[in-house]
Amino acid sequence: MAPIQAASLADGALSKIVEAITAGEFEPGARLSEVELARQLGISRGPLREALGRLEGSLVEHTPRVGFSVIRLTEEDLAGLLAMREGLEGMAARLAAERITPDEVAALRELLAERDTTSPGRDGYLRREMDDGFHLLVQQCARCPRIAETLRQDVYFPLQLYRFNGNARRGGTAAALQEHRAVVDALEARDAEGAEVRMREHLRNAAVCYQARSSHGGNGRLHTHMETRVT
Amino acid sequence: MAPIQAASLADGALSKIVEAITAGEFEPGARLSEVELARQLGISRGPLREALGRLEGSLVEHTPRVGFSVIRLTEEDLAGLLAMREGLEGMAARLAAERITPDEVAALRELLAERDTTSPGRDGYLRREMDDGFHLLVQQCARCPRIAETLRQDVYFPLQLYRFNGNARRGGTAAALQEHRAVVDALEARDAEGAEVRMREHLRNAAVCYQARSSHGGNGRLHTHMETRVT
DNA sequence: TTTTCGTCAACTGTTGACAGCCGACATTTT
DNA sequence: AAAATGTCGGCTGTCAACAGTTGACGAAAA
Repeated sequence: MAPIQAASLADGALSKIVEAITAGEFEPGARLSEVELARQLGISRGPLREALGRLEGSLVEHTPRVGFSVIRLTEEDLAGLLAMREGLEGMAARLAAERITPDEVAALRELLAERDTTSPGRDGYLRREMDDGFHLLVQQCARCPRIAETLRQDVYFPLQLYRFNGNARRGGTAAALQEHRAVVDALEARDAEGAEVRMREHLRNAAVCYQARSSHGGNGRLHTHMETRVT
Repeated sequence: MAPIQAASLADGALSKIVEAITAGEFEPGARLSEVELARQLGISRGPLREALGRLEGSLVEHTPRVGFSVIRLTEEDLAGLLAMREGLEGMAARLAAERITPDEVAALRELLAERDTTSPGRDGYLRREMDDGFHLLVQQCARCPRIAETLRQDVYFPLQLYRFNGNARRGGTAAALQEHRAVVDALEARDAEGAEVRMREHLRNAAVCYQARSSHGGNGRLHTHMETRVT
């Protein structure tokens, strides 16, 4: 039988906070009052502080004697995060090429086929979900939980706050799909070097999806009229 | 004037715990009693729990309803950490090549010269310090605090527990010095691709410095009679 | 002797409360 | 009127205590 593990209050609070922040309920820079959050979540300040502390550096920043607030990234921070992502996901693709199974290749192919058949008029959300699924699946093939966890916590979490739908170049979805296919081809051929190179190329091309909110009033949802670019 | 920042008790506890664990005062897998540690540090359990929680995943692991213990890495964990290091430090070297200043090149050259003139009979500790200095300096040139911080917290901390002095191949120090020089040459030439490739080669060669303690009684200090290999 | 069950100490998870500090508002001074 | 200062509410950092659970020890039964 599967051992039931009673999630601690801190764990529950953590997931709820992550959900709220990534959903955009708190703007970057917004103060997070401990007593207020504790009251809303129905728990004490102890577990809440533990949860907030675990999110420090990824979704939350902490100023001594002042408190927690939603993280605010500069243009340089964002560039650093994308560089980190390139290094880690590139390595994950390399490892995946060495360890992937035929079943996993088939699963990746299926994912790509699903997106291909999705009508282009659909909203970007579903496609984004599938895209995240692609990257997560590649990481799973790498058999390196540590890299996957670091990517999730330290890279994806903060990046989600600065992701916008618009894309700077036309034909973004088609290009992304093409790049994904190139990665899968390399993975299937067990070409470690090729998989890493292709994944990194793809990530550099997809970097335009992320842009720091301008500090002078911009809401970050820029170019919403443009074609959706999928990472 | 420099603003005096009264480090919180949690921060102080964190640094002390890191120091104690990396110094080898606690074996991997050793239980860390909250009340005992709090008593030794002269603080309450609250800040202590915060410090331990911040170290979870890097130096400490946590089992619900049981408590904290010093992390224990499997052979696979270790390989994953080294892969992560290769990806991140490779990217750091690439960024450093694009952003390094002549002063920083000179500082790196000086570091290498210091090591070269150090008598080979000296104990490995000083050389190790200088070597860490080399890698840290390269990361500093990358102007990406996030990558450096992730390396420090999530990679170097756990790796320090499984570092041993011995080296599997002869002439380790000379080879490492040669590899370091190749990295600096590429950095000076602003050759981003070359810097990343050389750094990754070096890290793969230096991976033999880390080895999981065997679960059946090995003390981890293997091959102490062999020549010291510097990363 | 081996297995099973009951008891208990010790520990963790959580809570509520206290003390110190920070920022804001009102007041006073120039 | 503008700047400096005193006061106060609110918040964070920390602590001690309570409740629930775990694991082990010892006793009883097969």
